[in-house]
Amino acid sequence: MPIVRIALDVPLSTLFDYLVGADIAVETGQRVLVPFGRKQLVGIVMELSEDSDLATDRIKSIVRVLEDVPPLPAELLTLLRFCSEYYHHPLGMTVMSALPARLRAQEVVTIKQESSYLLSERGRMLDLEEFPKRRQVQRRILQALHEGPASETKLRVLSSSVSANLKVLLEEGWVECSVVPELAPEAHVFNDVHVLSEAQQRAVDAVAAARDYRCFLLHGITGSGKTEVYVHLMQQVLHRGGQVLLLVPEINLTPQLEQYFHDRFPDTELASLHSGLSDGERVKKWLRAQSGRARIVLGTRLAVFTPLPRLGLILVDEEHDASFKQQDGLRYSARDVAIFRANQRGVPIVLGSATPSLESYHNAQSGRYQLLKLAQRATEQAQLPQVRCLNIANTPLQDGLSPAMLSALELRLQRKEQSLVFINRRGYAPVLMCTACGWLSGCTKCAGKLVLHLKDRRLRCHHCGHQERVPHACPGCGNTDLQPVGIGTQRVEEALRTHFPAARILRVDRDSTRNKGAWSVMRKQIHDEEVDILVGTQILAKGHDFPNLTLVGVLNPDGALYSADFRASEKLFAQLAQVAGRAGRADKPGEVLVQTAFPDHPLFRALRAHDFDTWAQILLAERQSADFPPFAYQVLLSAEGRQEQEVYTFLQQARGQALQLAMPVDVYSVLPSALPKRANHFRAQLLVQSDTRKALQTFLRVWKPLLDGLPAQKLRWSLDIDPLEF
DNA sequence: AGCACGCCGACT
DNA sequence: GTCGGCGTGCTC
Repeated sequence: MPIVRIALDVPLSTLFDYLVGADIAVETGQRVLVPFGRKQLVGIVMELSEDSDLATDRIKSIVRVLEDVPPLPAELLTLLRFCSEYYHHPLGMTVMSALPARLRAQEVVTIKQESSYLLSERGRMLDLEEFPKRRQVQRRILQALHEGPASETKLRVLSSSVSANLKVLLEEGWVECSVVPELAPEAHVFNDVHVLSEAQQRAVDAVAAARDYRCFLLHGITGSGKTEVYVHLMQQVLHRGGQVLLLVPEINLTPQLEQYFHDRFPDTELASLHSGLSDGERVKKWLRAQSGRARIVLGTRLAVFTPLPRLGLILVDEEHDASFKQQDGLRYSARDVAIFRANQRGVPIVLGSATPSLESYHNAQSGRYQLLKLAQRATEQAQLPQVRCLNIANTPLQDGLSPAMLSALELRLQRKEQSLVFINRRGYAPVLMCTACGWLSGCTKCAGKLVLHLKDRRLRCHHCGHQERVPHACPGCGNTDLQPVGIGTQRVEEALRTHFPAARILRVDRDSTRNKGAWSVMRKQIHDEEVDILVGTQILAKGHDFPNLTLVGVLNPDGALYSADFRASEKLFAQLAQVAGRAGRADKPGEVLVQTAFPDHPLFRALRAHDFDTWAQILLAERQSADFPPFAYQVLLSAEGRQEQEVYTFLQQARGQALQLAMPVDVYSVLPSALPKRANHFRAQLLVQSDTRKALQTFLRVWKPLLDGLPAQKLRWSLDIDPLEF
């Protein structure tokens, strides 16, 4: 009796057996509609079987097979199975969460054949000089179509408003539409515009020589030309007929990268899978990748699950970036899954970074990964910025700014160069304090403090979104003298405006870039040199180069030096190195000024010397002596609930079970989370670690079922394997 | 997760 | 006498 075993999006670790009529052909990887409880669900066929452990009368029949899209390849199902086991997340949920929304929905997926556009008779007769100059996008479209027919997808690179402009051109009869599909070119034009440096060429050759799985760590300082190495590696894979997967962090950098690769490989189909995509576009690109037509797949972490039948190379850019780790649901690390995938497929993978994660760095040192170094800036004679520390231990600050910082800013204003003031805290001040009784503005729902936002005179919680009006008097003692304590971007912006009334100052943080498109408008303003001083958070650290930016000022990074989070200083170095990389490109030398009370801290010594290696050695030694990752493997059990007692009882029981197992793991004590209360929920956690991945996994396979059996009605708990945040 | 069934309190 | 609270248990 033919049985299919189906993955469904329900929080149960099992697959579900269904009967399938002998006349229906079913394959693994297909989408099926099945009855489940009293409703119907879409699932994926994971296995075919001849029998079931269940009594025959309890097995229902599938409703139908959805044959709208080709089945998922077995290789992807294996990858998802691995993720489910490694991250201890229910298989059905793992499978379904990796799919584009359209493939999870019950509706039949219809991909309309993309029509291609070509010039009409009228369009061909047109002399472009006579076409209105102001209709720029339309002019560009006409120009592109002059070269031959093109699909809307291909035209989209010209502008974000291509659809609307195409419509106008169609209506006015310049352009017509044809359903004849464009031919997918097999020949790949490669615009080889840069000569590689010796180090770049060595890196390219090393990866190109790898014929099966090999993990490379490409350690290249900012501006050393990592992207150019990627391009040349891509070229080789494309030339052999392969597909390339490029994973990038969760930042709005994808459009620029997409354009870059499009310029270099103008005939090659590229599918970019970023967060701004509609469901329809996403599934379309996914299917283009699955069919092998999209040869370059560029995307954020979820793109690691894209089916790629011709996969020949995986690239992970900025591999140290924490956004590769999903923080809820299936808590996977896209970088680690990518490594598994490269191994599974037998293809090389390149992890690129200027400041590699200690995990990857350690693996490169031990020889598990092959280290490729780009130690020089590639472009022209561009030199590294000079990094200096401003010792503020005994310096009075004015709204967080030291006199030396202010005069450095003054100097740039005189020279008509741009400056960036970096401070990792948005709002006006991180807390409001009563001068009489010491009352602090705390969030009623969280353990955190309410941040003062002066612009709209509100106190905001950055953890739960709660906000209230700024009180006129202290709620504790009635005193009306409430003082902002500490500094945020708004306060620095205000102080700079007072100090430099003539300067054009732009604040760039989550608050000022909230509106769609705001950040790209700002980016343009900066590029067009309509801004003198930029004030902002880490959003400014990543991203585009601003050629006229010659000064980066870092305001108060010291908090991370002695933080409870053992990764805080690793993150700080990466962040400062990244933001320092913004200063001085091309012909103008850059300067980085860091205000700190601890200028002799090894982090700043290394930063000044542009010496990541020494810094990494220091951190690795610390981690080794403290028995922290990468010398230990961790799992974090977190729980949260309205009743504090229940949260702790659950975790204590979980701890008891873990200890009773007496396995080779270290079980720590139950501790409050970094934020012990959020949105009225108490949060606590239990850390378990082991010297080997294997021992930790063996432990988890026994412990997880015990956790599932613990009473936990009113609380939510989760396991985070290889956690990054606590 | 849903969505049932199931057994005790205040209501037309 | 019912409507409804959310505790417990199941879903192939």
